[in-house]
Amino acid sequence: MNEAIQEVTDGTATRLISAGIQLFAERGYDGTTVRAVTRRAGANLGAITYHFGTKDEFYEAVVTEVVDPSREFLASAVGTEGSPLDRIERFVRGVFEYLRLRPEFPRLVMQHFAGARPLPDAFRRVIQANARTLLGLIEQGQRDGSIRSGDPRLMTPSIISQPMYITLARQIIQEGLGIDYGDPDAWAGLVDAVVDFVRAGLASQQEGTS
Amino acid sequence: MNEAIQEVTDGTATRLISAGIQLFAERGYDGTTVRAVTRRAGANLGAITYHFGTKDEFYEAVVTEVVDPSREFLASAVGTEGSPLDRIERFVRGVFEYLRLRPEFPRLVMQHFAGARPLPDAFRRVIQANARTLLGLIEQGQRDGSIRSGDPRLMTPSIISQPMYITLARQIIQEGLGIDYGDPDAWAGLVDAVVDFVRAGLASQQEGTS
DNA sequence: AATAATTTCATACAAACGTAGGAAGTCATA
DNA sequence: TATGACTTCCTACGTTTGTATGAAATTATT
Repeated sequence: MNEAIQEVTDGTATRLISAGIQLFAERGYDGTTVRAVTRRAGANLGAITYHFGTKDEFYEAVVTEVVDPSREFLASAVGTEGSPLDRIERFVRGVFEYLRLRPEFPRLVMQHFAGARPLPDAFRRVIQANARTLLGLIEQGQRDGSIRSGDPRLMTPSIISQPMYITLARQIIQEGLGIDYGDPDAWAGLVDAVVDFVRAGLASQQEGTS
Repeated sequence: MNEAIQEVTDGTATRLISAGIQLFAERGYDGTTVRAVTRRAGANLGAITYHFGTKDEFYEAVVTEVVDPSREFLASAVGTEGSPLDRIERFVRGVFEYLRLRPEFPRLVMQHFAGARPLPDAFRRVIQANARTLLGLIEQGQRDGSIRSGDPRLMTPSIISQPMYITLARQIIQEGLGIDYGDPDAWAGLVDAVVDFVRAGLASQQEGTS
């Protein structure tokens, strides 16, 4: 069977990847056993060895599956039209939306940030590509006067940190602040609040925040 | 020997805690073995069982040691004098400073956020206490007109997220943006940038950002 | 229908894991 | 110095880990 086709069928390899995405995100690399993955995928213990070789190679495949779609998603969210601040707003909303659809993404990334395990290149590429996008938009806004002065390199982490952290800290934010992420209105309010904060944090004095 | 005194001597138990802080932060709970901890502490394999009982109980002791000093540290950083925005600035700088001194703190917290392992109560208490501090300052600033309108509960995550994420994402920020955290000037610039961003994000229109 | 390629399955193995238990050692109190 | 409490050390145990192997089953090709 052709390997490229196999990827999109829901054969054993695909079911293994799905199970791996869930389990690695929930329990981390060391907390996830090949036995747990194969069991959840309804496959035999030897399935990972056969289809992917080692646990490490399997993990790489899982990461690729999680990371790959994000670039196109965010690029189309940002678009090419509109003012820099508007496009930054769409960037922030796009990140929130992607993380909502794929909550495993920030979990896997943060497992690498938190631990010492090196970040896979797939993650590195996506994160840096998005940082550059943001950087370009900030510089553009500074040129046209809509964004306040300041080193744009130092502004991008402030922006990216918010959707990442807020998505991850879901549980404690729910408990501590009484915000129900499950409620669409509450979620929209949270996203809007971040957008407002980012716009206010970037805008030059004469500009409004919305 | 009295247990309360034992805590502050650099006996075996203390060396085990120090080794545990490092290793749990670097490798996570599952990635850290009692053999690795006892080896790094220069202790015998049985030392954890003897002093703490199980690996889980030992982990709780490690977390307590990391979390405990943070409350006092931050409370004194915020102080009781000054305008709400000034105290929020000192809060942000205090968080950055604590995370710089104890990089294990955000790592351990994020390992829980990222994974499914429940957050120890010690962490929960500290995080919620700080969120309430911030909440109170924002409300105060809204009352005296120095902080813009908006739900203050939704503003606190935007603030806390920045030092947490930026501390953790150190490596990729260094690579991607060419900022050397080791250079004191670069570090100070990064902290100042976040402070500027937070002040700008919170301030009401008529107020300046610094 | 027969052969070849692919995939699944059961089983095995060495290594590493957390924990237990008793012997050996150390230390303070008398 | 002798007694008792505390701490360290060594060894061992039952599990669980990732991976390998070869037979069975399935699927594709001729």
